[in-house]
This record gives sequence, structure tokens and C-alpha cells, in this order.
Amino acid sequence: MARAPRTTVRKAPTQARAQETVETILAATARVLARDGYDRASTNKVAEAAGVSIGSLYQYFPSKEALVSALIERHMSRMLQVLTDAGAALPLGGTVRQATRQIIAASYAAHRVNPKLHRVLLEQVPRIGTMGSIDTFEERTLTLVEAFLSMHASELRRSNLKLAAKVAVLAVRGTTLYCVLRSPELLYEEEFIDEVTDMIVRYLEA
Amino acid sequence: MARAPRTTVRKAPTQARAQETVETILAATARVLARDGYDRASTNKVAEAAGVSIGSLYQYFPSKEALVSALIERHMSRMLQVLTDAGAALPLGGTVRQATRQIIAASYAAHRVNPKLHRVLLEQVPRIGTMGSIDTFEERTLTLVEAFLSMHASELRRSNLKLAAKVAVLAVRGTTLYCVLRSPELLYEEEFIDEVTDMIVRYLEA
DNA sequence: CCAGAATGTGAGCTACCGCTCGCTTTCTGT
DNA sequence: ACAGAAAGCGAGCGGTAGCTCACATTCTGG
Repeated sequence: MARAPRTTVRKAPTQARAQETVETILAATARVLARDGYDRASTNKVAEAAGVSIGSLYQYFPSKEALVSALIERHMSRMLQVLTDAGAALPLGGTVRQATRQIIAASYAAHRVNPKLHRVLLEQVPRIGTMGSIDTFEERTLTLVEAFLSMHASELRRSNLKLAAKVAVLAVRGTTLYCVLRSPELLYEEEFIDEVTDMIVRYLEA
Repeated sequence: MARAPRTTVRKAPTQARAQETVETILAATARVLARDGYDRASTNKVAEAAGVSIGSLYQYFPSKEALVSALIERHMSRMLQVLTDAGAALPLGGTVRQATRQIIAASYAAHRVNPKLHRVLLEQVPRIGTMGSIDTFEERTLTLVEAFLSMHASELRRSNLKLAAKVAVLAVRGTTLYCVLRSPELLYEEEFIDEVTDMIVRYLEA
């Protein structure tokens, strides 16, 4: 009588139709999350907002957490892509100031990927199991900066470059966080980025 | 037949016994929040963890939100107190560096009020109606810094002091946030505070 | 064209949620 | 000592949450 514990393997969508459904569901998730907050957002509401049956939702996402998790994952991977691209485009020859500004600008660019969603995720979504993607973003940034600093070690006044990298990254992060939460238009202000760059350069440069 | 809409005025606890009950409930709220996260934390669980009946809980807190809200409010007002005290103790005669260091140290001190709880609130609690207390903390900090900067305007190289104050505050905030979320012991490291101070002073000073 | 796989549906189950209320126990002032 | 106020109790109500499953519909390859 004991029933086998129902493997419940969610299918990866193969047909275009299914891909669209998944997209629609994720978009609706973002909307409902923004409207109702995490704990008032129910999977039924999401399905309804997506114009999709609740069964379809559970065909692709095994739980509410998985659903939100997928949204986060997708968003963070897009941000990471922007950061990585900009990092790869770093010219090797410029001054420390130029390069610093470019790295900071890259971080700002990454935060320009759907800042509204980013804000909702920060404000409404309690830390969930798989928030690893956020850590990945932070670690990647730190790695990038550390590499950059050790390349220009001779031009810098800091001895403990790891510490300097961390402090610099955290300081910039403080500003991007504020932008996302309170003042998204600041993400586009070149002057603001200049100001932040100036602070970091003065901190680092000999 | 229509019943008057039940005023449901929660009594303020007057007896010592009741005060203790309220304390116990708030402490239990923090524990359950840490253990289960916001949406899995139920008022029933909180009551059970507090060793108090669910009825008693609702005698003092009219809703789950109010409960969590009270916890936040209390925590933030304690942090604010620490900040304010330290701000009031600012010596008028010192160097910019000394004063800056003191303000930053004050912010760190404020974050040393129960950083574990602070982390839980940041990570687990989605933004709730009355999160005003957090804004109050930020605004107070900014006001303090702005006042400080305009007092020492002649010794600084910035022309736009409001902007400088904001950037400086956000940068420091980035570091405290990291400490609270990932590395609480850093809140006690004088060297780390020195490093951050150095960054800010170099940014501000002529 | 059609068989079977992929996709989509939604009524409805269980479980637990936030919360109330009639009651008992403890405290306080006189 | 005792009356009334304050504090504490917990079974249980109405509701909704997350999620399943038996079924209908659409797509795809041969």
C-alpha cells in the first residue's frame, strides 16, 4: 500500500510555448512580489496574475521558494554578466583613476539591470536557501578589484591590498545600495559616479 | 444586532509581571525569527517559544506585524540612543581626523547593540509598514555628519558638503552592513575602523 | 494523420495561519 | 479579607496557504 514517494521531477520546458509560460510566470512573480510583499504573495495569486493555472506553475517550480529563487538567480546572473563584460573590457594601459572609475561604473551599470526588481528583492524577500548568486556577485567583484590592485601595487600607498580592496568594495556597495533602495536615478548620474570614484582613488593612490 | 467594531485596545502592561511577559515575548520573537524566518514564524510558535499562551501575546500585540514592528522599534531606538550619546560627546576642539574617527566609531558602537538580532531583522524581515525607525537612524546620522562638516568647512576641500556628507555616510554604511551580515567580529576591530576613517578623512580633508 | 509526449487545467485536500473570547488565576488598594 | 482590575489561558473559528492529481488540450515526429 505504501506509495512510492512521488519523484515529482519537474520537466525542463522544451517547447517554445512552455518557455513563454515560464517567462510569464517569473514576470508575474516579480509583479506580485512588488505589490503584496513576500508573505502575502501566494502561488495562486502569481498563477492568476500570470494568466496561467496553478498546476502549470507547479509543473515548473516545485515550491514557492523555488519560484522566487529562480527569479533571483536569473536577475543576479544578468547583473553578473554586465559586470563581467565590463570587467573584461578594462584597458590595461590607463591611469589608476581611469581604471577605478571604469570598475565603479561597471558596478553601477550592473545595478541598472532592472533596479526596480532589485529593490523588491532586497526589500521584500527574506533570505532564502539559495541566495548563493548574490554572494557570487560580491565575490566576483572583490576578485576583480583585488586583481586590479595588485597589478597597480606600485602606484598605490596601501600595503594590505586585500584589506584595501575589501574596504573600497564595501564603500562603493554602500552607495549602490542606497541608489537602488532610495534613488535609482542616481545610478545614471555621471557626477555621482565621479564623486565616488574620487573618494576611492584618494584612498588608494600614493 | 450589528456589533460595535470591537475597539480592541491593547492594554499597556502596568504590573511588573506583565512587563516581563512582554519582554519574554519579544525575546522569543527574535529567536523564532532567527530560526524559522519571517514567513514560517507564526504567532503560535512565538507564544510557545515564550512559554506564554497565544492569548497573552495578543493582549499586548494586536497582530503579527505589530509584534515584529515592536521588536524593530525597540532595537533601533537602542541603536539610536548609542549614536546620539556618542554624538553628544563629540569634543569641539579636536582635529578633523579625530572627530571623524569618533563619529565612525559611534556608528560602529551603535551596530554593536545586538548585531545578531540586527542581522536577523535585515535578512529575515521583509520591509513592513512601520520601518520608519530605520530611516530615522539614517537621517540622524546624516544630520550629524552634515553639521560636523559645515563646522569644519574651512579645513575641507569639498565644495558641495551635502553631497560629500551623503557619500561619506553611505560608504561607512556599506562597511557596517557587511560587518553585521558577514563578519560581526569586525565591528570590534579598531584597525578596521582606522582604515575606514582613513578613507573618509582623505576624501574630505584639504 | 495519428500516437504518444509535452503542456496546461482547476477543483479541492490538508494543514496551518492569524486571531478571538469566555474563562481562570493573580495582583492591588482599601 | 475581599472586590474588582489586571494578567494569563487555550480550545477553536474562519480562512487561506501551498500543493496534488485526474483530466483536457496542444504539439511533434514518423
